[in-house]
Amino acid sequence: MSDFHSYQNPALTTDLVVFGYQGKTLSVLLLNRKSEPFKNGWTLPGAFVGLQETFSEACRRILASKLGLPSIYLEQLYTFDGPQRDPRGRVVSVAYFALVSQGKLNAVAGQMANDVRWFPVNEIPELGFDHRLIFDTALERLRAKIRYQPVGFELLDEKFTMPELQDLYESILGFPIDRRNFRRKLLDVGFVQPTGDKTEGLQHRPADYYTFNKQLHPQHFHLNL
Amino acid sequence: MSDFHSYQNPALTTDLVVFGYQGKTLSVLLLNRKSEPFKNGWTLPGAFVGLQETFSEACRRILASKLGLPSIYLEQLYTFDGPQRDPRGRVVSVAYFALVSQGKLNAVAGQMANDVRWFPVNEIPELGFDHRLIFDTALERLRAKIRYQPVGFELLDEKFTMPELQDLYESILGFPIDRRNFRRKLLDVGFVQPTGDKTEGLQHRPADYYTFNKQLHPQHFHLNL
DNA sequence: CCAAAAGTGTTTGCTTTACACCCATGT
DNA sequence: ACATGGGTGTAAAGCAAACACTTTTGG
Repeated sequence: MSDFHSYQNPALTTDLVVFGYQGKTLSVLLLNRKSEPFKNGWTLPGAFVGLQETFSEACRRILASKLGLPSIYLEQLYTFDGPQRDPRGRVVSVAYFALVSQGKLNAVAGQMANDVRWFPVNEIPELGFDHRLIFDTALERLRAKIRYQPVGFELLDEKFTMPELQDLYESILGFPIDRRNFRRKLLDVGFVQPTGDKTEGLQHRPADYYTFNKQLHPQHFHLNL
Repeated sequence: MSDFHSYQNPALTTDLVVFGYQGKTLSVLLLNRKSEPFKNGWTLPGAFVGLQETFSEACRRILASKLGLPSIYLEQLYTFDGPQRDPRGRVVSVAYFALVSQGKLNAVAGQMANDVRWFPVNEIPELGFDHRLIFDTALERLRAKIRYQPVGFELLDEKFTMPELQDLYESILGFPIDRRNFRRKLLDVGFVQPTGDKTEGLQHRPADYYTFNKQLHPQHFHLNL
């Protein structure tokens, strides 16, 4: 990383937009930088990618080291190659976005590196490089994608209730949805299946648990919410 | 390109999937290679990208040299980084897809390099590298995109008739559409505007000409065809 | 028995689909 | 006048949206 400009090809990095959903809030993982450029500022987690590594492998490596989470949902987002995006020189970033569920997150809570923090998507601080653009692109993609692919489940536990799922959809999409219509639509499409058990210990009527139907063809189906 | 492996970063290329629509057929531009690897085989046009150039600039350069077409619709598709995708070593390709209209194509017909040819999308020969995968990805993207963004117009002339537009949609989507419903939907959404003039010299009733409504917000709107 | 949140059906309006006849032009 | 392909409206069905009351639990 020192003799940056001696390479004949642009340097390659990957940057990660990791979304998590906790306490009815959609959040993103940010990294507090310890070195220049943008020292002490916030950026997306990322890393240089070497000759022997694919971008998704590099992402897994970052996820494992920062979160102890090697296996979560990961998808290529876009490649950013503005010539001025990195003050050190020409760096091309292949950005990915990842979704992490509450359950997986709790299971490894202690392993999270202490220079990373979750920020609600409405309270993102100023970001270094072009990471604000990358973040915006990722959020837009997530919002579009949740309408026609079952990615919401990646942000919840294996078992979840309809109100939980609906809260998630509402916080991602940003508008309220009718409870009865929401439930009917998801069941009609075959997204979810009842497990048979219910919540317990709450001071009100228990909610039925559902799971995501993994038999479903991974095709597009519009939810029209 | 000779001391390929001496770089410390993977080499970067861009590959282009250029779609054209001629004679009611959607076609793709392929290049007949004059050198190894895949000598005399067909591939997508592409080029190495240097330190001083962005990917989209490299695409424009290829489009200009192969087609004499510097300004056509261009969009980043996906980044392909399989470690074995190029037999020469580690090469990462940021693929783009482009759409070229009949009119622009005719205007520069003579300038097309003689090692490139149009192939109907149903008659693609075997392709070198991972270009079959890139092509499939591009066609899938175009099919999805035409349903909610006005990209079809990029493949037609400035002025076009409803039957022309419908033929285009049918050849991209691969199924027939009701003539009356198609017309009504496009007019309702505000995609197109009548110009007032009509076709001439045909042996049947003239068709009204329309243009794409460029005032339309570039947002998503589902056509639900 | 009260508070809190979850479960459940029906009606209305809108969007989508299906469908057939007349019209303008050139020969 | 005929052959060719383009233009137009309506009715039926399916889908989405709006809406309120009953149920289960814990305190």
